[in-house]
Amino acid sequence: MIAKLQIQLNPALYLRDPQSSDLGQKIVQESILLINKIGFESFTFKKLSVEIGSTEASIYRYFENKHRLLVYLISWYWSYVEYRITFETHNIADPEEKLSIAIRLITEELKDDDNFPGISESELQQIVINESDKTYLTKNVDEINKEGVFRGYKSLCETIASYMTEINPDFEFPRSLSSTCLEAAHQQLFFAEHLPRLSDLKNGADVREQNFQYVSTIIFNSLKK
Amino acid sequence: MIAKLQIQLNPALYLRDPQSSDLGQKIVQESILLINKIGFESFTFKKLSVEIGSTEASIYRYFENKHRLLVYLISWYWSYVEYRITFETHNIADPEEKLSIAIRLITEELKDDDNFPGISESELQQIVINESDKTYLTKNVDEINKEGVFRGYKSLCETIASYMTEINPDFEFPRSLSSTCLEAAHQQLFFAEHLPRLSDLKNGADVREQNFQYVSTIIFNSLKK
DNA sequence: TCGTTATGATAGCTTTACTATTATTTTTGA
DNA sequence: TCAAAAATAATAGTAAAGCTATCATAACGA
Repeated sequence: MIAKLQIQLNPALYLRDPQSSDLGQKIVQESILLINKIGFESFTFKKLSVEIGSTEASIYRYFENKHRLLVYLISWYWSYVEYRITFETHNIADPEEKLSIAIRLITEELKDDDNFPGISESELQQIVINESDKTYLTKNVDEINKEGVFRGYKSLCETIASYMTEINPDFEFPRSLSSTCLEAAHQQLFFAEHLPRLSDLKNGADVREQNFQYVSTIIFNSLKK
Repeated sequence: MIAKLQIQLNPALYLRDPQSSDLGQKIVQESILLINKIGFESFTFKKLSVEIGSTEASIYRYFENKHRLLVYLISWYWSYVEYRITFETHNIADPEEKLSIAIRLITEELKDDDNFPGISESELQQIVINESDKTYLTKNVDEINKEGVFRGYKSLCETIASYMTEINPDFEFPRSLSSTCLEAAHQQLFFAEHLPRLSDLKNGADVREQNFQYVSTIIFNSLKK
């Protein structure tokens, strides 16, 4: 493939499109690494500016504040996952198989994707595990939601819910089950690593496979007629 | 009942026991209201001190920082819920009934409990919905976990998991299902209110009942042999 | 080449998140 | 009941966070 792929995101997510310039791409790239390294609470635009050899003021021209940057990153991630699901389920008719592919994609460990250079999908997945809930657990959630910044996540949630409805049209809670499992998929990995008594997954080489089994179990059992 | 009940919490949760003094109780009481009012991010000890007519320095003698105070509040809540479950399931043998009572208690709207004056359980439940994940989604989770500050939550999770195991000893993921549902129980309420496309629950008078139905459905379906 | 746009350099402001010191109450227990 | 101890209040101060503003310069496009 010669043409480059690009995830198109809602412009409300940024002040200036970070994909449109060198500095913008650097901001995204390095912020992923820095947030992973020191955690979102300790992360500041000042520290990031030092890291990329720029200034605070320059970063503020791309993102209103660090929370918006986080929302951008997480949004990019979910859009990427949905693109992968669309791609991998193409030409597949059986809804159970489609759902299974989707579960695989939300539970497996992502590898860095050459189609999107400059973004480390594996590092980004770590941010989703550790920080993603902070995008919406904020007092101004309604305000930013109106701007459409959560569209990517909602869309993914509905895609998965639609497979569930295909499998069992009588199931009353497809969206809820979908969002619960999207959340659980990273929550259980977090628990397995940090609060193991909250999970049956055993941290180790096959923790992702256990997670796939767990999420599959509750989804397919819940959908049984 | 004449003797007062008191939830005994791990002393690692505080510097000085807030239940032991007037000021301490005021700190807890008013912090619940203030966090609900302005959100945890905007909440500061300075603002709280103004609210209770005291000083920042005095509050710092009770809690190391605002995060620790949040952990304390959430921990109190889960211990309270477990006390309620223990109480309500007393003398009941049937594990399905016990589990159902537990689900009811984690999904129903709490009313202020006269046994614990000075703490508004209903306001506190709102904090659990909006802020509880922030207790563990922090870079120093391993460090504070070693101090045992999450014991209350783990204990509750295991209690519920034990009912699941009684119902179906072959079920492989009782703890995971338990933590997933504890999280989902408040997450779905949050979604219903703020991000309705992520949930099938319809915000309104009976949203708690819908939530009970939802959580019951996935739990009991998942446990089916 | 001129004007626009992006970036960098620098400064400055308010608030947060503390810590320290000293004075004043309040408690308690001998 | 009084003195010592403990808790609180009052005050001050510091480094960093979370911005905003201004101006100079570089690059870029028409």
